[in-house]
Amino acid sequence: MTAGIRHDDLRKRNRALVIRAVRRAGQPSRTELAGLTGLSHSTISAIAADLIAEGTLAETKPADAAASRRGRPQVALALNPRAGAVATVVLSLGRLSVALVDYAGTVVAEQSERLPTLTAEPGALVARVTAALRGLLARGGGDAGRLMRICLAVQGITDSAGRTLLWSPITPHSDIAFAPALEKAFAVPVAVVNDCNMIATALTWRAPQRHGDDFVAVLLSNGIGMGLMHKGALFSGTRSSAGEFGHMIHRPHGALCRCGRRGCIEAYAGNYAIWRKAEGHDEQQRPVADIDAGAMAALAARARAADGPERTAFRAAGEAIGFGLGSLFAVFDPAPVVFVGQGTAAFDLLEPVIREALGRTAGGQAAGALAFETEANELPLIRHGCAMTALTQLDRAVFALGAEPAAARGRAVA
Amino acid sequence: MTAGIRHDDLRKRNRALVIRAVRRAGQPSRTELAGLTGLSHSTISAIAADLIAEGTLAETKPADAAASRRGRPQVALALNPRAGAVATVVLSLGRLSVALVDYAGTVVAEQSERLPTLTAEPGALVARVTAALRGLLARGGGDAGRLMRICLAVQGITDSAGRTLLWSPITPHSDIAFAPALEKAFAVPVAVVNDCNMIATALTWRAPQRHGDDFVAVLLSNGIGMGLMHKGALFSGTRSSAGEFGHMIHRPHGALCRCGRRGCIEAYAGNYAIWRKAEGHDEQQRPVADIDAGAMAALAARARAADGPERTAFRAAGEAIGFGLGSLFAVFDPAPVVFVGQGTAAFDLLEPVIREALGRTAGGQAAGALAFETEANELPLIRHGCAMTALTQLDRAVFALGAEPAAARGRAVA
DNA sequence: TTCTTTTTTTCGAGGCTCGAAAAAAAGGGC
DNA sequence: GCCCTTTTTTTCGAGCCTCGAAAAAAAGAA
Repeated sequence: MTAGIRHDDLRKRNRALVIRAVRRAGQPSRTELAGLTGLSHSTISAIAADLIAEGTLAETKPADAAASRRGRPQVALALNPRAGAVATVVLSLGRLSVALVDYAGTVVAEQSERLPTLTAEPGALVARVTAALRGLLARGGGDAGRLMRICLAVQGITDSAGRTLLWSPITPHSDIAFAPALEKAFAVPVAVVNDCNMIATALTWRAPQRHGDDFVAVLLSNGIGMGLMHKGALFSGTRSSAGEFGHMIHRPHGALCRCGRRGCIEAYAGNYAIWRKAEGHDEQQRPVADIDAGAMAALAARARAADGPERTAFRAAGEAIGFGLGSLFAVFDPAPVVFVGQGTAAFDLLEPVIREALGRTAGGQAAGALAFETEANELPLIRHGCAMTALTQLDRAVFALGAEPAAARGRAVA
Repeated sequence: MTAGIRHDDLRKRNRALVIRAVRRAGQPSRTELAGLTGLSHSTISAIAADLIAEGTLAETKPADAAASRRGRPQVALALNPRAGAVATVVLSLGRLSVALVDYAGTVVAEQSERLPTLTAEPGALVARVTAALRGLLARGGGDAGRLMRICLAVQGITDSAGRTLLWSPITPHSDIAFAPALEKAFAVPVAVVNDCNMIATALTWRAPQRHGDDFVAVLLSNGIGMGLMHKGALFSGTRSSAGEFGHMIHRPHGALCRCGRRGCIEAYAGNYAIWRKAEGHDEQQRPVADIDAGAMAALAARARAADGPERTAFRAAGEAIGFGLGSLFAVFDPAPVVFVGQGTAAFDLLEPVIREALGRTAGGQAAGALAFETEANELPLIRHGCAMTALTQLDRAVFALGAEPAAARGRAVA
């Protein structure tokens, strides 16, 4: 049963509303906030005064634009960058990228390094992440507030509570409990999330009006991932991050997938699958760990040049993605798709096939009109999504509450 | 931007909370309500007094159980059956069933009649529904409150606003705007909904603890439908009712489906598909409109008796459902499944194949442990789901608001 | 310098929920 | 039959919160 709304919840909710409006609008005045939130000027004034007194918001220089108007000039409000800081960790195949982001969302420091994820033991992975974060804090810690949240994104399946990496192609180990380990090291709540979910999150922040309340982000790389925005909220599974588009079944009993099963979409559309087919290997052959971008570019070039096995392989990939999207759209309704990652380099080869396949499905009636976009580099999106996930969590769980009981800090993520 | 919470919204929300708690609990006392809602006794007392004065709730005889306790006896509260009434309409292939349900959820009157949906013009369909409802009101209207909502369930795809039947196998016509037509005739808000969504809704009301916050209801009949409860809420598409499990792709370029496309799950698992394959017809043959239950029972009997084409057909059906659920679970995470409808008569033939196929998918790791249930008769569930949909809509949109402006009635469903 | 315009703050009114205490309505014991 | 105990329900005042109206503040315009 949903709990009743108590009187003091009212303030918390409206504080959260104001903080969220400031985060979205950038530098709104109190008058703008009243318009955005629907609250009265008096209420905004009171809440803003509290938030400023607590150090969550700060008044800034008059917004440069529209400076020459009559009347009392608006005072712009902004998030206080030093109210806190969050760290993002992006763990991908062979690479670890970390960043420190202040409360206003500005990246204060970042670094990236090679990390042999396929051979490292879980303890070593945690140790490397911990060391990288410590280095980051040492270098950038002075320029931001106290570290208050960590968000770690990784390819694969995480539990819905954001505690554990259940399975990932970047490591042979499963059930790696990153969150408890990092929480012990840094004494702040940690969230472990799926990389594609962060891509979708980042896209909504980057262009809310363009990527509306409903769209799909599909990551094309060695594996196939998906992040899904449904009715304005990030879609996730009941027990895990789910949204495993790459492991929907394209052909029952079909090609061998990296996950060990047969016929998954990824077993046709992942880089390893395109390479395997283009090279003429048996589709039951064990997938290779990674195909470098150069090799994929060479395949694509040959596919463009002549109608050989390479072109057939890319056609098979496009068909798997198209029919898969069709199945997805049968359940969710059609939505724009943003293709992200290295695989978009060959999107010219994939798109016609995807649209053709999609047109043969129930969900793809408007296949021709459906908007596709591409974006080659996923890392900045993942990092941005992590930062916004951690910051909005902070907004709700810490700064909306006001007078924070010290004990509430450093506890598990809600 | 979400609107700020105004002070008067507080009361509305808590009134809605109390009404909902009474609807779920049946005959709770004020003390129980305080526990269920988390509101204080004083608040419950005040809200209950208002609701009783308005005629929404009524005090009833002391709840029969636990009568012999010390202390002031609890006064049971219940929904006032005469506070209003809703009508349910279930339109299926060749049949129209209507019922009148009072505010407490008791069926006051019902009737069912044959209706040649495949040949009737849209106008005639609306006219027949209107006539049936008028007859119902004439017979049962005196025993319930004023008619305040109508909920019409039908196989097929409806728009997400619940205004229009976009496509349905029961009629060759598309885009039938039932809601505006019936709203004109009865001057009350009308919702047009998908039948399988109502099945899922009914199951949550019938056994909330058993069918938890996440389960799938799959309708096995001539077509294949699905209702999906995800994180405690009915899942629906962005533009339509969606959840079209039957039209996810099982085999690209595969068997001809009733929807005109190829390879849909339904084209293997629907009655017409099983019959077509068992009879040895080409899988590209145009599906027949309906197979009667007797013929399907005969097929099942032959399938059980010997390993012939009938058994192969049921195997193909089970495989389509199993792999389809696997794809679904890749996106939503695995959940218990309730199979409903005539097709459950042959569930003994389907289940082993479904589990085997599911075990070969990413979502089906726990395929052996996954709970399956069957329920042969879908009509009572659909009706129940419709009634609860209409009643809870009434709870929120009318009775939670209190002093209702007369103008607000008879308007479109939110 | 004074007027106009726009933003922000102040102030009292009205509502809502809550806790504590009182009232109500039984059963139990002598 | 009367008084005590127990449990439920109502009453009452306190404390917040939001709101609208009015006042104050801070500019440009005349």
